[in-house]
Amino acid sequence: MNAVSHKTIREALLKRIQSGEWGLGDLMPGEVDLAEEYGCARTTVNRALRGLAEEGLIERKRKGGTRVRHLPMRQAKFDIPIIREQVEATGSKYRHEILVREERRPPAAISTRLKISPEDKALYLETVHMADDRPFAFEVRWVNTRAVPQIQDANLDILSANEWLVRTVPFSSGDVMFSAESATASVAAAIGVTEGAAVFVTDRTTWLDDSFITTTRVYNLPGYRLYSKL
Amino acid sequence: MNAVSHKTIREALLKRIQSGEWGLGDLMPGEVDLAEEYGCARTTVNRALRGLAEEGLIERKRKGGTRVRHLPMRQAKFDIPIIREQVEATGSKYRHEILVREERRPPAAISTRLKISPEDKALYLETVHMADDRPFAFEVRWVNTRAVPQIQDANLDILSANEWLVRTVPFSSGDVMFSAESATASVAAAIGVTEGAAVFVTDRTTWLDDSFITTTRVYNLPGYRLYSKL
DNA sequence: TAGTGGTCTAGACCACTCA
DNA sequence: GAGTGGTCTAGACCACTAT
Repeated sequence: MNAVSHKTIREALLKRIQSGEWGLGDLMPGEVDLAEEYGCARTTVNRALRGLAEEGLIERKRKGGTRVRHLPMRQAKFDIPIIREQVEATGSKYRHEILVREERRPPAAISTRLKISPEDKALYLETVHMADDRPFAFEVRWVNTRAVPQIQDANLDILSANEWLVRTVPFSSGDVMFSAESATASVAAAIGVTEGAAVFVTDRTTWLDDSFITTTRVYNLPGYRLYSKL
Repeated sequence: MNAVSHKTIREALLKRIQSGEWGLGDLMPGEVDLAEEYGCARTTVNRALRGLAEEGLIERKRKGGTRVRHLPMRQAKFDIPIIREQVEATGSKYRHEILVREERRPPAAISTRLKISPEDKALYLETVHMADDRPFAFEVRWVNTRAVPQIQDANLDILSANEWLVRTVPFSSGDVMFSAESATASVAAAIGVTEGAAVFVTDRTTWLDDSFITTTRVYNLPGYRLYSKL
């Protein structure tokens, strides 16, 4: 047959939406009609529409039909950066320095997040990441040693804890949070900024199935930016 | 037939990847083999694998086969918030106040971004967004009036500029950037924080085809967080 | 050149939800 | 109850690329 691509249909429909042919909230034709109009199988139209729906441009309901969204929910995708790659991408030489590494009883907020009992110890790490020997980011990390006991023997001077974990426990899930904070004295000292400077903070927690692996907080230098096209 | 769902297969494959059955960088079985193994059509396996590939967990190449990624490129998806919805989601009453609204010659950085000549004026807006009459965010916006002349007659007291634009030019593309900054005196005054406090800044630029519509910068209160599950 | 993923088709049945 | 999207199948051909 013709081989009408789902991409072609996607673009065609996008233009018709942008042109205002179907206004905000309006019902679009059904899959069968569109398939006939474009001379292709319904499956193909379905794939195109599914894509637009996943991007939040249209809304689909069984029996209700397909509608153009009132407020197109814009989503942004960000790559969660690995610090070494960030540094090396700028052409600088990466290095990290471990300031603190010890088994410690974590504060309540952390033991709750790692789902361990408040009496249990966990591995605590403070690391400075450097680009060409200048501080680039400061990282504070807790690792649940019950979930990853092997890390106690790992040499983290070569591979950072993050990279060691990614290699050892690759396919964990997790969450991430970004915020702005004023640098405390210790953070300021670690990355060489004045106390109170605005730093961009990334918090991440990862777990495998139901056992929590690690939670980490990275303080980025002022001027750090997270960018994405829509 | 059996009706084996692509979701089922997706989950099954995920578990096998997590279990280490196929190590990092290893070749996974081809679609035909998996289809036979799970007793379903190749199309179904394809859909499951395509999903995993889109999420960056596996890598697929024609003839090369499907491989487990070395460093699973983690991506986070964020919903770009509409301030009114953010406020109303907390149960507060939304209101906004326009501090400045005038045609102005923008600074070079802005005229470049809006792709207008430095002599041209553009609409400049300063808005405070309020939750229950307490400041929630401060917004500075430039609008390219050549691209959207109708905005000059719009009543932005009812609908904020953002919402007006979304309704008028709904399906534009754009980019977004997050950063941390210290509040300047004027920002501090607008949202009622002390000067120098760390604020979370969102910059957005949107355009339709090749004509730039607007660029906006939102200063959020300290404590603002951007959260996402991975 | 051969093997693998990418995609389209035509048809079918199911699941949800509106009237 | 009926209409719409959601998904699966079985088969086919194409496009890319490793060998």
